[in-house]
Amino acid sequence: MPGTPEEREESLDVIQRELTAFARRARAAAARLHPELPLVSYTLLAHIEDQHGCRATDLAAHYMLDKSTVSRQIGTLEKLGLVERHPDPDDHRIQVLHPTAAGTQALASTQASRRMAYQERLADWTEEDLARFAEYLLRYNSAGDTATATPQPPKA
Amino acid sequence: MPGTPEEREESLDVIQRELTAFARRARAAAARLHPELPLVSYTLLAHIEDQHGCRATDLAAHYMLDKSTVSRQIGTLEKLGLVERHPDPDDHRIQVLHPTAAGTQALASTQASRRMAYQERLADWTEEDLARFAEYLLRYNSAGDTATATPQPPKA
DNA sequence: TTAACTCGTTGTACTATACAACTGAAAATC
DNA sequence: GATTTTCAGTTGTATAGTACAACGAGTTAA
Repeated sequence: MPGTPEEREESLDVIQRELTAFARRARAAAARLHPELPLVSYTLLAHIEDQHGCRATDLAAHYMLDKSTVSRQIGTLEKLGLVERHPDPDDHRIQVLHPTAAGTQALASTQASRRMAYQERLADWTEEDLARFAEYLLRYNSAGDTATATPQPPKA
Repeated sequence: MPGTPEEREESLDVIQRELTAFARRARAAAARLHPELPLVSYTLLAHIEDQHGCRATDLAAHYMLDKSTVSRQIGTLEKLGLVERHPDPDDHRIQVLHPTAAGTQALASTQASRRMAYQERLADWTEEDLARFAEYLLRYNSAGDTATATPQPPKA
Protein backbone atom coordinates (compact mmCIF):
# COMPACT_ATOMS: atom_id res chain seq x y z
CA MET A 1 0.00 0.00 0.00
CA PRO A 2 2.58 2.62 0.88
CA GLY A 3 5.01 3.63 -1.77
CA THR A 4 5.21 7.31 -2.56
CA PRO A 5 8.33 9.20 -1.58
CA GLU A 6 6.16 11.57 0.42
CA GLU A 7 4.93 8.76 2.58
CA ARG A 8 8.46 7.63 3.10
CA GLU A 9 9.47 11.13 4.19
CA GLU A 10 6.54 11.32 6.49
CA SER A 11 7.41 8.04 8.14
CA LEU A 12 11.02 9.09 8.58
CA ASP A 13 9.95 12.31 10.25
CA VAL A 14 7.66 10.50 12.61
CA ILE A 15 10.34 7.99 13.49
CA GLN A 16 12.82 10.74 14.14
CA ARG A 17 10.45 12.77 16.24
CA GLU A 18 9.18 9.88 18.30
CA LEU A 19 12.56 8.36 18.94
CA THR A 20 13.79 11.73 20.10
CA ALA A 21 10.83 12.21 22.39
CA PHE A 22 11.40 8.78 23.80
CA ALA A 23 15.06 9.43 24.44
CA ARG A 24 14.29 12.68 26.18
CA ARG A 25 11.87 11.02 28.52
CA ALA A 26 13.90 7.93 29.11
CA ARG A 27 16.08 9.39 31.81
CA ALA A 28 13.23 10.59 33.93
CA ALA A 29 11.35 7.34 33.41
CA ALA A 30 14.36 5.26 34.36
CA ALA A 31 14.95 7.36 37.44
CA ARG A 32 11.38 6.69 38.55
CA LEU A 33 11.67 3.01 37.79
CA HIS A 34 14.78 2.30 39.84
CA PRO A 35 15.97 5.25 41.84
CA GLU A 36 18.30 3.09 43.86
CA LEU A 37 20.62 2.07 41.05
CA PRO A 38 22.33 4.94 39.26
CA LEU A 39 20.79 4.96 35.82
CA VAL A 40 23.83 4.71 33.65
CA SER A 41 25.52 2.24 35.88
CA TYR A 42 22.51 0.03 35.55
CA THR A 43 22.84 0.00 31.81
CA LEU A 44 26.51 -0.81 31.95
CA LEU A 45 25.96 -3.52 34.50
CA ALA A 46 23.31 -5.06 32.30
CA HIS A 47 25.64 -5.12 29.38
CA ILE A 48 28.41 -6.68 31.45
CA GLU A 49 26.12 -9.46 32.47
CA ASP A 50 24.74 -9.88 29.00
CA GLN A 51 28.24 -10.39 27.71
CA HIS A 52 29.25 -12.67 30.55
CA GLY A 53 32.07 -10.33 31.38
CA CYS A 54 33.66 -7.67 29.24
CA ARG A 55 36.19 -4.89 29.24
CA ALA A 56 35.63 -1.23 29.94
CA THR A 57 36.60 -0.46 26.37
CA ASP A 58 33.83 -2.68 25.07
CA LEU A 59 31.30 -0.75 27.09
CA ALA A 60 32.63 2.53 25.81
CA ALA A 61 32.34 1.35 22.23
CA HIS A 62 28.90 -0.13 22.66
CA TYR A 63 27.40 2.96 24.21
CA MET A 64 29.53 5.53 22.43
CA LEU A 65 30.97 6.78 25.70
CA ASP A 66 34.39 8.09 26.54
CA LYS A 67 36.56 5.64 28.39
CA SER A 68 36.90 8.08 31.26
CA THR A 69 33.16 8.06 31.68
CA VAL A 70 33.09 4.30 31.74
CA SER A 71 36.00 4.22 34.14
CA ARG A 72 34.14 6.34 36.64
CA GLN A 73 30.90 4.46 36.22
CA ILE A 74 32.69 1.20 36.85
CA GLY A 75 34.29 2.78 39.86
CA THR A 76 30.86 3.60 41.21
CA LEU A 77 29.58 0.11 40.55
CA GLU A 78 32.60 -1.34 42.28
CA LYS A 79 32.13 0.88 45.32
CA LEU A 80 28.56 -0.33 45.45
CA GLY A 81 29.84 -3.87 45.36
CA LEU A 82 28.03 -4.70 42.14
CA VAL A 83 30.96 -5.50 39.88
CA GLU A 84 34.37 -7.03 40.27
CA ARG A 85 37.44 -6.45 38.17
CA HIS A 86 39.67 -9.36 37.31
CA PRO A 87 42.95 -8.53 35.62
CA ASP A 88 43.42 -10.59 32.49
CA PRO A 89 46.35 -12.96 33.12
CA ASP A 90 47.44 -12.75 29.48
CA ASP A 91 47.34 -8.97 29.21
CA HIS A 92 47.80 -6.92 32.29
CA ARG A 93 46.29 -3.84 30.74
CA ILE A 94 42.90 -5.47 30.60
CA GLN A 95 40.41 -5.73 33.41
CA VAL A 96 37.67 -8.21 32.83
CA LEU A 97 34.48 -7.03 34.48
CA HIS A 98 31.94 -9.31 36.08
CA PRO A 99 28.83 -8.69 38.12
CA THR A 100 29.09 -9.79 41.72
CA ALA A 101 26.33 -11.84 43.27
CA ALA A 102 24.87 -8.62 44.60
CA GLY A 103 25.16 -7.11 41.15
CA THR A 104 23.32 -9.98 39.54
CA GLN A 105 20.61 -9.75 42.11
CA ALA A 106 20.23 -5.98 41.84
CA LEU A 107 19.99 -6.39 38.11
CA ALA A 108 17.37 -9.07 38.39
CA SER A 109 15.17 -7.03 40.64
CA THR A 110 15.52 -3.95 38.50
CA GLN A 111 14.86 -5.97 35.40
CA ALA A 112 11.74 -7.36 36.97
CA SER A 113 10.30 -3.96 37.73
CA ARG A 114 11.21 -2.72 34.28
CA ARG A 115 9.62 -5.73 32.70
CA MET A 116 6.48 -5.11 34.65
CA ALA A 117 6.33 -1.53 33.52
CA TYR A 118 6.74 -2.55 29.92
CA GLN A 119 4.20 -5.30 30.27
CA GLU A 120 1.68 -2.85 31.56
CA ARG A 121 2.45 -0.30 28.93
CA LEU A 122 2.27 -2.79 26.10
CA ALA A 123 -0.53 -4.85 27.54
CA ASP A 124 -2.93 -4.28 24.68
CA TRP A 125 -0.50 -5.00 21.90
CA THR A 126 -0.88 -8.23 20.01
CA GLU A 127 1.96 -10.72 20.03
CA GLU A 128 2.45 -10.08 16.39
CA ASP A 129 2.86 -6.35 16.85
CA LEU A 130 5.25 -6.83 19.73
CA ALA A 131 7.36 -9.22 17.72
CA ARG A 132 7.50 -6.83 14.81
CA PHE A 133 8.25 -3.83 16.96
CA ALA A 134 11.08 -5.74 18.62
CA GLU A 135 12.43 -6.73 15.25
CA TYR A 136 12.33 -3.16 13.97
CA LEU A 137 14.18 -1.88 16.99
CA LEU A 138 16.85 -4.52 16.63
CA ARG A 139 17.24 -3.65 13.02
CA TYR A 140 17.37 0.03 13.73
CA ASN A 141 19.98 -0.29 16.43
CA SER A 142 22.19 -2.72 14.62
CA ALA A 143 22.24 -0.41 11.61
CA GLY A 144 23.54 2.26 13.93
CA ASP A 145 26.35 0.05 15.14
CA THR A 146 27.93 -0.32 11.78
CA ALA A 147 27.16 3.18 10.57
CA THR A 148 28.31 5.32 13.44
CA ALA A 149 30.18 3.50 16.17
CA THR A 150 33.25 1.41 16.53
CA PRO A 151 32.83 -1.93 14.84
CA GLN A 152 31.41 -4.33 17.31
CA PRO A 153 31.02 -8.10 17.30
CA PRO A 154 27.34 -8.96 17.03
CA LYS A 155 26.18 -8.60 20.56
CA ALA A 156 26.30 -12.17 21.94
CA MET B 1 2.50 -17.16 13.89
CA PRO B 2 3.50 -15.78 17.27
CA GLY B 3 1.30 -16.45 20.21
CA THR B 4 2.89 -18.20 23.15
CA PRO B 5 3.40 -16.24 26.35
CA GLU B 6 7.11 -17.01 26.08
CA GLU B 7 7.32 -15.29 22.76
CA ARG B 8 5.54 -12.32 24.20
CA GLU B 9 8.02 -12.14 27.07
CA GLU B 10 10.87 -12.43 24.68
CA SER B 11 9.58 -9.58 22.55
CA LEU B 12 9.08 -7.41 25.59
CA ASP B 13 12.62 -8.01 26.71
CA VAL B 14 14.01 -7.17 23.33
CA ILE B 15 11.95 -4.00 23.16
CA GLN B 16 13.09 -2.97 26.58
CA ARG B 17 16.73 -3.67 25.89
CA GLU B 18 16.82 -2.03 22.51
CA LEU B 19 14.94 1.07 23.55
CA THR B 20 17.33 1.46 26.44
CA ALA B 21 20.34 1.04 24.21
CA PHE B 22 18.93 3.61 21.85
CA ALA B 23 18.30 6.10 24.61
CA ARG B 24 21.81 5.68 25.93
CA ARG B 25 23.29 6.38 22.55
CA ALA B 26 20.97 9.19 21.63
CA ARG B 27 22.85 11.91 23.43
CA ALA B 28 26.15 11.13 21.79
CA ALA B 29 24.50 10.77 18.41
CA ALA B 30 22.67 14.06 18.75
CA ALA B 31 25.83 15.82 19.81
CA ARG B 32 27.55 14.61 16.67
CA LEU B 33 24.61 15.57 14.51
CA HIS B 34 24.33 19.18 15.60
CA PRO B 35 27.07 20.28 17.94
CA GLU B 36 26.14 23.91 17.52
CA LEU B 37 22.71 23.69 19.07
CA PRO B 38 22.66 22.43 22.65
CA LEU B 39 20.88 19.12 22.47
CA VAL B 40 18.14 19.64 24.95
CA SER B 41 17.47 23.14 23.82
CA TYR B 42 16.98 21.82 20.35
CA THR B 43 14.32 19.48 21.51
CA LEU B 44 12.51 22.17 23.42
CA LEU B 45 12.73 24.57 20.54
CA ALA B 46 11.29 21.95 18.24
CA HIS B 47 8.37 21.43 20.56
CA ILE B 48 7.74 25.14 20.83
CA GLU B 49 7.55 25.43 17.09
CA ASP B 50 5.47 22.33 16.78
CA GLN B 51 2.93 23.83 19.13
CA HIS B 52 3.02 27.25 17.53
CA GLY B 53 4.03 28.73 20.85
CA CYS B 54 3.66 27.31 24.30
CA ARG B 55 4.44 27.87 27.94
CA ALA B 56 7.44 26.65 29.88
CA THR B 57 5.15 24.53 31.99
CA ASP B 58 3.91 22.72 28.91
CA LEU B 59 7.44 21.82 27.98
CA ALA B 60 8.15 20.57 31.47
CA ALA B 61 5.09 18.34 31.38
CA HIS B 62 5.74 17.01 27.91
CA TYR B 63 9.32 16.02 28.60
CA MET B 64 8.94 15.21 32.26
CA LEU B 65 11.37 17.89 33.28
CA ASP B 66 11.49 20.12 36.29
CA LYS B 67 10.37 23.64 35.63
CA SER B 68 13.71 24.96 36.79
CA THR B 69 15.40 22.92 34.10
CA VAL B 70 13.10 24.29 31.48
CA SER B 71 13.57 27.79 32.78
CA ARG B 72 17.32 27.57 32.31
CA GLN B 73 17.06 25.95 28.94
CA ILE B 74 14.76 28.68 27.75
CA GLY B 75 17.21 31.19 29.14
CA THR B 76 19.93 29.67 27.02
CA LEU B 77 17.76 29.68 23.94
CA GLU B 78 16.90 33.29 24.53
CA LYS B 79 20.53 34.28 24.94
CA LEU B 80 21.21 32.55 21.65
CA GLY B 81 18.44 34.60 20.11
CA LEU B 82 16.40 31.56 19.15
CA VAL B 83 13.26 32.12 21.19
CA GLU B 84 11.28 35.10 22.35
CA ARG B 85 9.06 35.38 25.38
CA HIS B 86 5.81 37.24 25.12
CA PRO B 87 3.98 37.86 28.37
CA ASP B 88 0.40 36.77 28.13
CA PRO B 89 -1.76 39.89 28.36
CA ASP B 90 -4.48 38.03 30.24
CA ASP B 91 -2.22 36.43 32.81
CA HIS B 92 1.03 38.06 33.72
CA ARG B 93 2.45 34.90 35.19
CA ILE B 94 2.56 33.27 31.80
CA GLN B 95 5.20 33.71 29.15
CA VAL B 96 4.27 32.48 25.74
CA LEU B 97 7.32 31.18 23.93
CA HIS B 98 7.92 31.51 20.23
CA PRO B 99 10.84 30.73 18.01
CA THR B 100 12.50 33.78 16.48
CA ALA B 101 13.30 33.84 12.80
CA ALA B 102 16.79 32.66 13.68
CA GLY B 103 15.29 29.93 15.80
CA THR B 104 13.08 28.70 13.01
CA GLN B 105 16.01 28.69 10.67
CA ALA B 106 18.33 26.90 13.06
CA LEU B 107 15.64 24.35 13.58
CA ALA B 108 15.15 23.85 9.88
CA SER B 109 18.81 23.29 9.22
CA THR B 110 19.18 20.94 12.13
CA GLN B 111 16.10 19.08 11.07
CA ALA B 112 17.50 18.72 7.60
CA SER B 113 20.72 17.17 8.80
CA ARG B 114 18.84 14.89 11.12
CA ARG B 115 16.53 13.83 8.35
CA MET B 116 19.51 13.04 6.18
CA ALA B 117 21.05 10.90 8.86
CA TYR B 118 17.83 8.98 9.31
CA GLN B 119 17.39 8.60 5.60
CA GLU B 120 20.78 7.09 5.29
CA ARG B 121 20.33 4.84 8.23
CA LEU B 122 16.97 3.59 7.08
CA ALA B 123 17.78 3.57 3.40
CA ASP B 124 17.21 -0.12 2.90
CA TRP B 125 13.90 -0.32 4.73
CA THR B 126 10.78 -0.75 2.68
CA GLU B 127 8.10 1.91 2.83
CA GLU B 128 5.87 -0.57 4.52
CA ASP B 129 8.32 -1.29 7.29
CA LEU B 130 8.98 2.40 7.83
CA ALA B 131 5.30 3.13 8.10
CA ARG B 132 4.77 0.35 10.57
CA PHE B 133 7.80 1.28 12.63
CA ALA B 134 6.56 4.87 12.79
CA GLU B 135 3.16 3.69 13.84
CA TYR B 136 4.56 1.49 16.58
CA LEU B 137 6.64 4.32 17.97
CA LEU B 138 3.68 6.65 18.01
CA ARG B 139 1.64 4.07 19.76
CA TYR B 140 4.35 3.36 22.25
CA ASN B 141 4.93 6.99 23.11
CA SER B 142 1.31 7.95 23.34
CA ALA B 143 0.72 5.09 25.75
CA GLY B 144 3.45 6.60 27.88
CA ASP B 145 1.78 9.98 27.90
CA THR B 146 -1.32 8.78 29.58
CA ALA B 147 0.40 6.25 31.79
CA THR B 148 3.23 8.26 33.27
CA ALA B 149 3.18 11.95 32.54
CA THR B 150 0.91 14.86 33.05
CA PRO B 151 -2.11 14.66 30.80
CA GLN B 152 -1.31 16.38 27.59
CA PRO B 153 -3.37 17.42 24.60
CA PRO B 154 -2.52 15.15 21.67
CA LYS B 155 0.56 16.78 20.31
CA ALA B 156 -0.74 18.93 17.46
C1' DT C 1 -8.30 40.84 52.29
C1' DT C 2 -6.40 37.05 53.24
C1' DA C 3 -5.29 32.31 51.82
C1' DA C 4 -4.19 29.10 48.40
C1' DC C 5 -2.60 28.16 44.16
C1' DT C 6 0.19 28.83 39.68
C1' DC C 7 4.17 30.25 36.77
C1' DG C 8 8.45 31.11 36.63
C1' DT C 9 13.45 32.18 38.60
C1' DT C 10 17.44 31.45 41.47
C1' DG C 11 20.49 28.92 44.82
C1' DT C 12 22.62 24.73 45.40
C1' DA C 13 24.09 20.16 44.59
C1' DC C 14 24.80 16.15 41.98
C1' DT C 15 25.19 12.98 37.75
C1' DA C 16 26.83 12.18 33.36
C1' DT C 17 29.72 13.44 30.19
C1' DA C 18 33.99 14.85 27.24
C1' DC C 19 38.71 16.04 26.46
C1' DA C 20 43.38 16.09 27.63
C1' DA C 21 47.27 14.61 30.13
C1' DC C 22 49.16 10.82 32.23
C1' DT C 23 50.70 5.74 33.79
C1' DG C 24 51.59 1.20 32.88
C1' DA C 25 51.66 -2.66 29.73
C1' DA C 26 52.04 -4.90 25.25
C1' DA C 27 53.30 -4.89 20.33
C1' DA C 28 55.83 -3.36 16.50
C1' DT C 29 59.88 -1.65 14.50
C1' DC C 30 64.27 -1.21 14.07
C1' DG D 1 67.09 -6.17 22.75
C1' DA D 2 66.10 -1.18 22.77
C1' DT D 3 62.94 2.23 21.15
C1' DT D 4 58.79 3.74 19.59
C1' DT D 5 53.97 3.15 19.02
C1' DT D 6 49.74 1.60 20.40
C1' DC D 7 46.37 0.15 23.83
C1' DA D 8 43.68 0.05 28.53
C1' DG D 9 42.55 2.51 32.05
C1' DT D 10 42.76 6.60 35.57
C1' DT D 11 42.67 11.28 37.01
C1' DG D 12 42.21 16.47 36.44
C1' DT D 13 39.23 19.75 34.84
C1' DA D 14 35.31 21.78 32.70
C1' DT D 15 30.62 21.68 31.15
C1' DA D 16 25.62 20.31 30.31
C1' DG D 17 21.58 18.75 32.23
C1' DT D 18 19.04 17.81 35.88
C1' DA D 19 16.31 17.96 40.47
C1' DC D 20 14.79 19.95 44.73
C1' DA D 21 13.89 23.67 47.64
C1' DA D 22 13.08 28.40 48.56
C1' DC D 23 11.35 32.26 46.76
C1' DG D 24 8.68 36.30 44.07
C1' DA D 25 5.05 37.87 41.58
C1' DG D 26 0.47 37.24 39.74
C1' DT D 27 -4.22 35.06 40.03
C1' DT D 28 -8.08 32.91 42.06
C1' DA D 29 -10.91 31.47 45.89
C1' DA D 30 -12.50 32.01 50.88
